[in-house]
Amino acid sequence: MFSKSCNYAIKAAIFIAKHSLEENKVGFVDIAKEIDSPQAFTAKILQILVKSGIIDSVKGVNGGFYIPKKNIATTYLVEIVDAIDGDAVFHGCGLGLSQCSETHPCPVHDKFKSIRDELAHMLETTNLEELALGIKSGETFLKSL
Amino acid sequence: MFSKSCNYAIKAAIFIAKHSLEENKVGFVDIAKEIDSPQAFTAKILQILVKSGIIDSVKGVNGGFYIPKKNIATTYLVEIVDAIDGDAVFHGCGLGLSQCSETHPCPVHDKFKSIRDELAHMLETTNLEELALGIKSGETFLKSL
DNA sequence: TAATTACATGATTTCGAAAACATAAGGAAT
DNA sequence: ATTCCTTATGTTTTCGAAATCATGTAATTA
Repeated sequence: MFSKSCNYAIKAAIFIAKHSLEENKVGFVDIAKEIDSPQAFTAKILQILVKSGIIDSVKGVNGGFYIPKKNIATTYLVEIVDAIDGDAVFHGCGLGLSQCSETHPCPVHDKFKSIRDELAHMLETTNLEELALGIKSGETFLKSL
Repeated sequence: MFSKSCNYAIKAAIFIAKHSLEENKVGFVDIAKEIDSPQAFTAKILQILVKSGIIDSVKGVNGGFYIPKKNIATTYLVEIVDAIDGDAVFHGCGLGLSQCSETHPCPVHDKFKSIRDELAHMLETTNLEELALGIKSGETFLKSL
């Protein structure tokens, strides 16, 4: 569905959000450990999230990544997916045609439309706060056992 | 959503189905041309479809690939996806966790479930005949302009 | 202001899907 | 039977995402 980078990004954002709810910053080493991802690669993805304005960072001693508390509940998954993978998931053709539209549709164009719309709606309405609270309460997990 | 191989496989199957409706066989060169795919690579994908029992083949002069007419309307997309990409699309975790279940769910486990279910339902109920007829009538297309 | 901590970024390597290559094998037509 | 057409299959190469490596930059603290 999404690229590996995007999966890492979503998990990292949830983890950062969880700590930001408690006014704490987290370093990329801790993030990588918690979401089971390669450190150096994770650092790069975090940069993209910073440049996209999804998360903030502070250098130096006691620095780290965080999300301003007021933004946590208003940051939606769609922003992360769009920053990392672009909009191909939402607008790309289900069969990979470079040109696929209402006027020149692929055989499954209409069949995919409802599914893509539902996916888009889910990403547009799911915010980081609810996901972070799920982690915090122990209902959900960021890595395998 | 699907791998490139799977996209080729779906398009090839639709094209073959279209010709099989008219009792014609088609060669892999023609298939590759019609669906805008690399010839050699397409040939390999066709082998997988043959071994999976989705299409049949005849060697020699006037040979080619075809689908027995009675099977066209009862062959569903899910069979092709399963043969090429396996069941990861249906059962894999939306965030890439190797272990993700009701008892140890990722943060978006429930949110993805309904989408995956709808996708599965679509693939299980869409058959090659309707897609082939769409191509035949000129409503839909297998390649870009 | 020097030392330390942690983020930032460009270059390089790895790895697997995708694609291409080369050759074998089967079947129909004559 | 032999020729030729077409599918079948194993090997190799390409290419881009993923991952790593190496180095630079900023900010805090003492």
